[in-house]
Amino acid sequence: MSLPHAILTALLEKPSSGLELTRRFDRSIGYFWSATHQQIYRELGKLEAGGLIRALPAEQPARGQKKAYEVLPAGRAELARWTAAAQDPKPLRDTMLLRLRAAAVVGTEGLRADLGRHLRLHEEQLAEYEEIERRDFPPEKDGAEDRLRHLVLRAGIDLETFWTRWLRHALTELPDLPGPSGPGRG
Amino acid sequence: MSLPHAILTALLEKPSSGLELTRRFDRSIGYFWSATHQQIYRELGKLEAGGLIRALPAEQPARGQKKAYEVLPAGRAELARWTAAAQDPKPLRDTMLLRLRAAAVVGTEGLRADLGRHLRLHEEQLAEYEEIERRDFPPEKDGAEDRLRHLVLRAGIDLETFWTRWLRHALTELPDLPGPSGPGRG
DNA sequence: CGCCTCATGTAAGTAGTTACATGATTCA
DNA sequence: TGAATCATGTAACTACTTACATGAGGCG
Repeated sequence: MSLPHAILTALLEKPSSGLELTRRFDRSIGYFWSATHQQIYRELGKLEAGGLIRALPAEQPARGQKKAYEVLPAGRAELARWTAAAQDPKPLRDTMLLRLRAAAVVGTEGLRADLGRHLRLHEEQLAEYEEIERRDFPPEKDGAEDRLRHLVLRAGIDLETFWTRWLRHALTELPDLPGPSGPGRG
Repeated sequence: MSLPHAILTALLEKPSSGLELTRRFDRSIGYFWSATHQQIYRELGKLEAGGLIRALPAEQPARGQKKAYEVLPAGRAELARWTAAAQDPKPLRDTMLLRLRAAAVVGTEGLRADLGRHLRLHEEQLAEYEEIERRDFPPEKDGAEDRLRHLVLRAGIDLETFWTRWLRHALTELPDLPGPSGPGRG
């Protein structure tokens, strides 16, 4: 039940249409809660039906027309309630770790290439986050204003830093261990 | 499509019944790919129907009877194929980061307590991982055998270390910033 | 027998993904 | 006018979650 609250947050930051939301999810909020446009349109419909947001009455709401939404007081209250409510952290779920564990049984053949590819992808993501930090949070003007947003960005930077380090380490460990179906046998 | 492969890995490590798998998911594989017993039983049925595993013909397979499964050659081949195939990393999806971003808009009221609770939970998980490392991977007998499994455990340890550090940092940043609905206003 | 636990399941609902449909606008 | 793109949506499917059902065996 996080997508509606992600949308409420985005709409409070700036009233938007479905497509604008989709683009903003690609850029900023989607860095830690991604969503496709199909999810967003469906959820906008539910939020409107539930009285948490409303369409800004600009033009006729025909198909193919831009339709912008804003958050109603009930929506802001719901977001505040959800933000403060206790929620258990989700257990880790990571396919690459699972594949490594599987490779311990069926062999590491082919896995090395994808580890290298993941390393490159995480390096790119890290570079993107660091660029955002340089642009939006330069050391001289670290006002209290955006401290929370900076905190969230730091989590992204530190997580990508972890992955790049861990993947590099994994690549040094891997070649010595071809495993049962590796070149040592086949 | 990871659950069937998680189950194949677990069954290759040791043939098991549904309940035994459920328990092992709670302990070890579930640390990075959790699953409930409902998911596991359903998936066991599919894997058996697909000819990737088979029930060990011990007793009559009546309801309420233990039923153990083992992996067939086709299952091992499928797991090897999946492990080696390229897969894109899933984008980060974290509710706490979303809540912090929301708190920047609707205020941090109530969030602080749950940050502290999450810190405790992550500290506990970290302690559990470190205990496993002491028990299963002592420095003196670091044979090449279990290096991959150790690598996976290190990822868990480093990730929990990251979260505890980040949450402590977040707690130092939070009280200065009650936000629009915090004590500064209400 | 009645109750508890073990063990295996079924059913219904929610969330997310993938593929496709349709109207409006722009531009050659 | 036809093609490309913008913008909003529908439909079908897969994965996961939550709640409940059922049989077997042990115990007082």
